[in-house]
Amino acid sequence: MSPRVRFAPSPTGVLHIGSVRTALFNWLYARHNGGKFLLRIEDTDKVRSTEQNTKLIFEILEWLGIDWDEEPVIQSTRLVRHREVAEAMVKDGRAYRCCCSQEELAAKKEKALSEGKPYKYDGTCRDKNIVDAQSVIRLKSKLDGNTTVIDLVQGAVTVENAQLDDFVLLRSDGTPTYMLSVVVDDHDMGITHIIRGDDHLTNTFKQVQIYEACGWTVPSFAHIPLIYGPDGAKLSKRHGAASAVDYRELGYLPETISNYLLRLGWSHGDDEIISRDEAIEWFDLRNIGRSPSRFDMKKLQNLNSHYIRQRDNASLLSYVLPLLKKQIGEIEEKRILRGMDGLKTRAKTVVELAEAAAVYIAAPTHYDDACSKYVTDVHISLLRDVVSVLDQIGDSVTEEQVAQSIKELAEKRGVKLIEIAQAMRVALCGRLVSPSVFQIIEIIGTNETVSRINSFISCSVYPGSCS
RNA sequence: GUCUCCUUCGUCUAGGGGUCUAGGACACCGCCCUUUCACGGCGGCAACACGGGUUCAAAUCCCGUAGGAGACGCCA
Repeated sequence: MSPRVRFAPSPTGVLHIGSVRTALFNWLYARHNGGKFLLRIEDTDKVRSTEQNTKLIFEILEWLGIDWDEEPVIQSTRLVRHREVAEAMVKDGRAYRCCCSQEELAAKKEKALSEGKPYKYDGTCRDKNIVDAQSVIRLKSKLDGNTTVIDLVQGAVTVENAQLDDFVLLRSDGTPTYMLSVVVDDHDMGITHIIRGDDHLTNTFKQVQIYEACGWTVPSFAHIPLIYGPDGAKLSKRHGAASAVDYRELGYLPETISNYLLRLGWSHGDDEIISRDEAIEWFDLRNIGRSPSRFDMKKLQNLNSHYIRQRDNASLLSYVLPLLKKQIGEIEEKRILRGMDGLKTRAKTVVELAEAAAVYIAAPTHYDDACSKYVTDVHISLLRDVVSVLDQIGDSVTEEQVAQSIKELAEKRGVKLIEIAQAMRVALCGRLVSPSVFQIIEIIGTNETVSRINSFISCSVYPGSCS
């Protein structure tokens, strides 16, 4: 039978980057094995769930190229079914109604805590046969013996049933708890393999008891380790960015995110750059490591620069355009496209790419402090010579022609080329880092170059007066 | 506190008894290329948590210890 897996996020917060990895692993498992990848929105917490978060889940998955089969299941629409299963379990004697008040339970819990004992529901109502519809429904869990789960990632994990208590299946308001709803939905959706974060490992034992109480086939489990921040604690906002949406906004490409997330905690020999097709072909749960891994922003950046270099210029342009501060014309667009080869080897994110593309749009409006090193009388005088040289050649020149002329000038003036090039860079871009100045001139033309240099000279007589 | 899981360079990892004086990648440091910064090339630094076993032989198997994480809700 071909596997059916699911990704079941809850729209109570922004989509965590760790959840995205869970989604990716499920998706790869399905695609590798020719199975189905399903989606279920766990929105039973009506107070915290939002429409916006749900929308973003779909949006990010699409952005990453993680497509799903069948219509997504909205958990909140299945309330009646959840209730029905709980009632049936009561009828079968596998669960029971409990009328202990939350105050009573809180007091017992506090007492246990103060005595240093682990808290468990004590089963007060277990044999009472309560009929009150306002009561909760608890599972009559096993009191002795062990439950063993053969986890596809963690191996065999055994827990004594005595560790578990009669946990709640249905709340007093008639809504299901997470434990009940996941099991019922996974069963009804025909899920064969549950691949999820290992923070659910201990829940698994409770869920297995529900499966058994209902007489349903227990699916296979694979609990993948969580992602931590650089300090070893759970990855959160505190570390800069924890949401998938954040990474998109920071200028990371979808293929970077997929590749990075896949490689984090999973490996295929020494391979680092892994295409989508290779990932599908190679993916195997057995290669998932059992230890948690830390998120490394530097490695993510490195991968992103790789994928930026791999991208064709037109697609990069489409990423850059919306990031530019203002609307630009066709001429500027063409310039950026021509300059893209020079820009893309220097950018770690598409945000940086957009910033660097500014050279092709207009003269700088701001000059970095470090530029002052190249704003001396000597440099200004060199720039005047550059203007005279450029004035003698037409507007349309090649990179090589400009380079040749400037090299000759450097020789004539007896200075190193770098002195002239850096002064030109400052005048043209307002910064010390940019693509080749000669290439910039080829793209913007000598007329604009001369005009930028002249306006720079005229206001740089007193360095700093122009910023 | 109880239960469960984890532990190879700073980070991600390869490794499944001898081929390990432990390999790759990122980061870092040099050098080369070079108009800047990148890219690219070459080189360097750097790890089997600790203690006991088992074995002719252990990073690899077993048991402890320490450290880390997760779960213990009428949240998901």
